Amino acid sequence: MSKSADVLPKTYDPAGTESRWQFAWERNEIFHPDPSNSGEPFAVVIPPPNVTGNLHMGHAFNTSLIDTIVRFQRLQGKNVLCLPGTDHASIAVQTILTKQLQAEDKSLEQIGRASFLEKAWAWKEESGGQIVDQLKRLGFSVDWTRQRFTLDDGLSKAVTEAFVRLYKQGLIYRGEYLVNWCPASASAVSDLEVDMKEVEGHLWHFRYPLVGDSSSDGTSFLEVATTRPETMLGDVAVAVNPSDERYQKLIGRMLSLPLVGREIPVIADEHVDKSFGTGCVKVTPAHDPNDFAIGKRHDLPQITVMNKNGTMNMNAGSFKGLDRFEARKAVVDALDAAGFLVKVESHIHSVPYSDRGKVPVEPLLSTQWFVRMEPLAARCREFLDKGEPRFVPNRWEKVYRDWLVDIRDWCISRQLWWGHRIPAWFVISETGGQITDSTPYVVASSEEEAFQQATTEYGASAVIRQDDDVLDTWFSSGLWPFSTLGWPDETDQDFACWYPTNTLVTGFDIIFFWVARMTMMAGIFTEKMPFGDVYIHGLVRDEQNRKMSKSIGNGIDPLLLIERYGTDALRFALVREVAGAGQDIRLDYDRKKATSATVEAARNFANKLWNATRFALMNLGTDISVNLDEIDPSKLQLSDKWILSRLARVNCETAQRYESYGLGEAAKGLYEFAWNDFCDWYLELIKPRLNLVDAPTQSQVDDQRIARQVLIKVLIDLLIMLHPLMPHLTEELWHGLTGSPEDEFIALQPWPQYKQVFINDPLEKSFDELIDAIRVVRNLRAIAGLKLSQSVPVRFITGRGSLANMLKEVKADVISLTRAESVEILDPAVAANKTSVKALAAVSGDLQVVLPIEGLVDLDALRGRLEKDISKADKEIETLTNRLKNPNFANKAPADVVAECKTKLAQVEVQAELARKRLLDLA
RNA sequence: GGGCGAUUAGCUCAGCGGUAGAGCGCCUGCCUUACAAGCAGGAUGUCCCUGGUUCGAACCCUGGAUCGCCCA
Repeated sequence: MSKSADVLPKTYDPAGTESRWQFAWERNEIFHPDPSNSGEPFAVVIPPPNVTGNLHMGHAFNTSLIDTIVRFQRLQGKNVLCLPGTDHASIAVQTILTKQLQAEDKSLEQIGRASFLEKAWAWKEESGGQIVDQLKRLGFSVDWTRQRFTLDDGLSKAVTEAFVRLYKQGLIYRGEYLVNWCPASASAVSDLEVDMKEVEGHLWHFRYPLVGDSSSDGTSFLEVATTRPETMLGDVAVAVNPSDERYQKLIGRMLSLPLVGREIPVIADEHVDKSFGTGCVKVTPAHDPNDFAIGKRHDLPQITVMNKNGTMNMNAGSFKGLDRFEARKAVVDALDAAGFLVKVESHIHSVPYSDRGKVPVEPLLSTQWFVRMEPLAARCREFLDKGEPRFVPNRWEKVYRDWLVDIRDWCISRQLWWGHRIPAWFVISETGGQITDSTPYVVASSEEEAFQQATTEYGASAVIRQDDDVLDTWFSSGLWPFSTLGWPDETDQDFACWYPTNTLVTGFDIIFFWVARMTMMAGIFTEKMPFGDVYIHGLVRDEQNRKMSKSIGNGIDPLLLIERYGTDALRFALVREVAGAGQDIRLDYDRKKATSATVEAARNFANKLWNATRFALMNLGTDISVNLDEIDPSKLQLSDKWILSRLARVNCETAQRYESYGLGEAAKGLYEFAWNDFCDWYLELIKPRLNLVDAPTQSQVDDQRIARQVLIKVLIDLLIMLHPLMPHLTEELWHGLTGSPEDEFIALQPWPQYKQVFINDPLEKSFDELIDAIRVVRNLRAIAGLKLSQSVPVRFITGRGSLANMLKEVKADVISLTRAESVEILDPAVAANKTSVKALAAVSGDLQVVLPIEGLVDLDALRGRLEKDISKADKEIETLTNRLKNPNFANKAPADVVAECKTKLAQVEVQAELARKRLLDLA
């Protein structure tokens, strides 16, 4: 024993313990596996947090789940790699730095790309490590020596390789399309980075006059309705539904576009909704996705009226230079003044917002790079048909599959500097030193290669310049499970050993962003799915069940909870809550006091374990081996056999639960076993055996040794089983108990294996009867208001031999747990003459419990208790009788259910009868 | 418009065909030499509504209500 109990304080203090073990684990590199190690490989890559990030509850939750899984697999003897890292977060970092520059009155253009990147890297080195330090505080058992960053050399090489290969296979193309333009970050963003928000806007109705004569019915204009008046400057047509009788005659006529004067046609398109507004829609192909499609179908021109910063351009005539929202007002005013405004209605509609920039995105025509998704998705669908990857819970598979159908191409270029610069070079010598839409380009892995290609194709005088844009951060994240293991070098030992990885653990909110991108990239580059299982968990919501978000400011800081309750408590609380399959969890939280009852309960559990260990240390001798095989099974007492049966059961259940992502159930099962079975019953039961009198007999000494051995065995196995959930506490207690040297760790112990045969159902059932008997006695004592120090005789009366024998065997246990003066077990026939009528008594099943202590008893309380018993029994008799009376039940229900029902009825009838008799006696 | 999830004790949630459970909170006693972050005892439910299947439904199926999420 390395510690004696008296040096253990009464309460567990997590802070010091946690940092000490985190340090020891890292210093000893125990989470740094070698590919040549023995043991089946098991690999998990973590979802790389954003390098600008701060630890939030989502990280804490995700980390707790991953770490529980990998620590369990390590206990199983696998060669576990858990690989950490961060992603470079193009837009977020660039936003931060741009703001810093603005504060210094500088612009990006002024300082230039090279100097900007220098600053960005400096910022990353200085502040980017924060999230990593915070992850360490969670006790995350990752291999920090293999930590990766999406912009580091290896991963950048992988990105270039991936881009070039996709391009060569025709899966990347460049072209002018309508993209989601985020004016705040002055960059294109992908469809996924756009959130639709319902906003209260207006529907403006305008008149567009017909050119030439009025129609035969006197129509001289068409009325169009729009939510975005400023785009009318770019209108190129007005569309109606071909089946709309109101406008049929006008199809093909020309209209004069107000304010602009351009003549635009009335066209027919089936996608126009006759019932919306007036049934006439203005068509602005350069500023609306639907209009873009109509424009394509009808071969209409595209007139862009906005600049990339969201201001109006020269095509907007006199509105040039106005911001898009100022322009809206100005256009409406101008139309109103000229008499074209018919009316304005309030209108709730969906507006696309930029996820990052938090401003409405502008659909804008622009030349970008795209990944052709359908061929990649098709491959994923094929894998999915074979069940790869496997989603847990299964319902997410459908979400994933649906997304892979009807998928749209992915815009991967970003007009930013921080990121992977697109490996494409324009041959600017072909277009007079300028980059235009017609400038040819080459795609290559390096500038040298690009130059070579360019000279081969365009002659020795070719001049090239690399595309300024960078790739979407998710492009590199999509390669994460294999780029981090050495890909494109497939001979890399890590890649050979650990790819494909086993499990991906992540939230449902990034199934499309990340999971699907990884499977697509892996499908084409490694021809395998990058992970076997995808374990999807929910979100941690706040105490009002709201999503935690920066903008609401309702985040609950995990570090605050760690400081207050300890890491293990937070981890345990989060995992324990997750039992439901991938459901969101709600964390209760008192914002004023910064307390959480849920986490506090987990902290109390940690303390309970601490004290159970403290108890063990106070009661263990020095010669204890943990080898149960040394024990003669015939020397085990009922309680020993019981706790070992329970241990074996919990051991099997827990392994199965950890294995199958039933982490919450594993946590709950261990909690109950540790607290209820082990602490409340077993420890209480062995106290007398551990605490010997002055001159113990040899058999008492032998028995003490058995109790000690079982105690330490159960406790150590319990700690190992709990280790994945509460790594620091269990490491500390395990060292305390075993006296293991500082460089040995519970984290690397073998998982205790119990065979099913240790589980003894009848014995556990029998023990439950003992527990029940003790509870009845305690309840009677409580009714009588007996003081703890008052010890009274206890009499059990039962006609069932097996029960009587068991009670006889555990007489000593009953005495110590009920403070009995003596315990008698009697047959009803014998008891009849012995029991005084006014004794304190209760009935439980076929057991009568009597405390023969006339005089001390509160008769009213006793009557109450008996009456309660009777009414409960009567109710049960009624249901059971009714059930048995039903002929269908007897005929159709399984025989054992019927038999059980009959036994039960007989039992309850006896109970009711006995209780009635008692009550009568009292009268 | 399409899809998914949730609805069980005051609160947070388990249970998913055989007599309703846990933690917190609540009530009553206890500073019982492991633990007051604890111990012992106790109270608490039209399992959202509606039909149906079944000998039997919180659980399976119809329909609906409410809340939430995703995709258009």
